Amino acid sequence: MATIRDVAKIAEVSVSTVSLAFSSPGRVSPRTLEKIRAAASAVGYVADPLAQSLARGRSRMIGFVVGNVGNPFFGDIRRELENYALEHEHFVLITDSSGKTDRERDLIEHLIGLKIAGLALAPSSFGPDYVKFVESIKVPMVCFDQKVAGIERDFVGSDNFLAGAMLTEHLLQLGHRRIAFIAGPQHMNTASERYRGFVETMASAGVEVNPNYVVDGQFTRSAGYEAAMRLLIQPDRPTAILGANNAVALAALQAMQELGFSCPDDISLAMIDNVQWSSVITPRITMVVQDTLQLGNIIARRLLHRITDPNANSEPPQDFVLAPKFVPGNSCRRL
Amino acid sequence: MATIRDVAKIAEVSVSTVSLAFSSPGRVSPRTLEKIRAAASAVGYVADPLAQSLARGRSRMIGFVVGNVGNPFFGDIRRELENYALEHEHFVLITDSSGKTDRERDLIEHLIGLKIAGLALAPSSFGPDYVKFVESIKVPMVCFDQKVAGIERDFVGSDNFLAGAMLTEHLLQLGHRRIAFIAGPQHMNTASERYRGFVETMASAGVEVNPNYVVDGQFTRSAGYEAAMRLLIQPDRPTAILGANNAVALAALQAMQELGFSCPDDISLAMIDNVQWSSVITPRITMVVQDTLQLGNIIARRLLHRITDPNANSEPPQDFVLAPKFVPGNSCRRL
DNA sequence: CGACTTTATCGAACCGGTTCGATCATCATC
DNA sequence: GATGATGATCGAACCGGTTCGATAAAGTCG
Repeated sequence: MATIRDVAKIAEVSVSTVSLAFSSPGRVSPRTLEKIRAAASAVGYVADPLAQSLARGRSRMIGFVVGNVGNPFFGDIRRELENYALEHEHFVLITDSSGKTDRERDLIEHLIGLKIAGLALAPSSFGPDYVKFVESIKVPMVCFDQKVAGIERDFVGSDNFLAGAMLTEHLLQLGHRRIAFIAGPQHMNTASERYRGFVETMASAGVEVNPNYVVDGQFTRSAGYEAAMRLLIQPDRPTAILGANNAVALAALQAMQELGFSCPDDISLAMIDNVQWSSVITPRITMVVQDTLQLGNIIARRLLHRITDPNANSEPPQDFVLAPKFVPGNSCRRL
Repeated sequence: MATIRDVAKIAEVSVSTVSLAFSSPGRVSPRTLEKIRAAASAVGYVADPLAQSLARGRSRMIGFVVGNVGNPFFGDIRRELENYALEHEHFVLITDSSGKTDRERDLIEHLIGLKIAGLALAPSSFGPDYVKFVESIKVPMVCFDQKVAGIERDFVGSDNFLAGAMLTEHLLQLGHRRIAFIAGPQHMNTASERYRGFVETMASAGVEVNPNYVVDGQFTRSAGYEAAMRLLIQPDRPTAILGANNAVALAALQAMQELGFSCPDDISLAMIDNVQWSSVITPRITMVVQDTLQLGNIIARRLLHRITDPNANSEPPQDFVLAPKFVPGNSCRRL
């Protein structure tokens, strides 16, 4: 590998001039610039990014930290970020915490050790310790998906209250009154907001929520399955189930199928969030989806703004909340 | 941030001794070792990985390059690799080429610039130029999924011929003769092997393959949909469709549903590779799945062996080919 | 006790860049 | 023609580590 000193020797200039020629070509005379460029391409010189990062104290890499890169929701966001970053000569390092807070912390510290230029984080936890940790990160960053109380950073996400409310309203319109809700972990903002959307919409309509109809699905497939089973074995079954996310809703569908219930004839189902291949799942589930492309785009723009604009770090953190979209399926029947 | 010189000053030793104390503690006297450790923890010293990589010429990071990190197949492999790497104090950098060869090349060069210790690559292309590029990579590496002719590296993958043959045999056993095949891009080894498995099994059974029944689905959802449509509008329809991967098979299912065909009553369907939420797709599709956990495990072990064992690079490249597993569903009907 | 090996530690060079202040030639201004 | 501003280039210090050869002290052996 050719180094900057090789180039300097060939071009008969000093090392610092070569460095200057690449970082700000305007400050070098046209003649020497030409000599340096010729020398560089002659030996195939490319600056070592590691050495650059060390000397500059920062790299052109962006950290992307989520709990599950396999989740298509994060996948769309990642793709948007990657494309936008690439256009601005940045490079995205993807990492996966598997939802484990300890590992997330390790990953972030590792990335910071790599002197990343910025960080896009889908927070995996909450609470004072966690907030303190995130607040201690001094790299430009944007949080997304999960709004965590106490973290004073840019945030990009969807209106989860609205998501819950929209589907509840839809079911009410169809004549349902015995509506069950498979909730997520209430310490997560997305989960609690969706639940709040459900509860308040029910209340506005003057419909009482049967406490037996609210079960905890933990946003996971296995817990969702158990929760759905508990709903379905009740003698006084709900006429509709609202899943707080895709995993619990599909788990509920599986449970229905296994018990021999038909959806939507016996029980209606609606869910928040999309899922891959939703179009081949029978019935097509009525859902409210997030605008992942738009979310990804905003995250990317905001993060690169913070990275590239020198006086951006004096700008106060800002929240960007997008409205979700209703996508009708045929999993909800009119009563 | 505390540097190694701070620690040296506090412990009243030279910088080189501090470095030695961390890299090979046995070569430092117990007394000084203790002093150095105390000083280090007093100022919270952690070695800068960037500086280490620069000086050593290599880091403790492993590059993971695939065409779609959202694909659960790659997700399982990634998770296995991450866990195993972490146990050996290595750190996985995930990158996504979106299947684009140019971007893959950029990513790999970037990673090499970062002086990665090793590379796990799911090749996205083929042909002389591509082979030459991959062969030029001098970092320890393991290829997986796609076997590319000419690349002399460790390879880990599944027996794709067998996968195609198993499902074909299954359909033949059920009495099907008019079996259609939605193929993948034939330049990909996985696709051509699966196709070969189909063709040769048909031949062995003495059943002729109707040329109209072999269509190209490109392993993608959209091409698969079109291909399936071409199959389904033929007056002389097949009685069974075999999808060379999950995307084309599910696209075929969608096409069937849209045209009003019932699966398996009108047409049977089988596919290679699993898909998330396959259990809630109606009907449950009969499939042959790869042992992703085992694949990931082998990739991880092999790569870390090549990284850590100093005389591993003299070992010749080796192929690891696993048998896939048959998972019956209810998408194939007996004729 | 002298010769030889071993052990602990150190200084300096190095990895491959960036950056800042200094230098010097050139040119405009009065 | 002295003064000052401007522009191009350079040397040296620096980023934060690793590594190797040198050195001095301690241990081994006949």
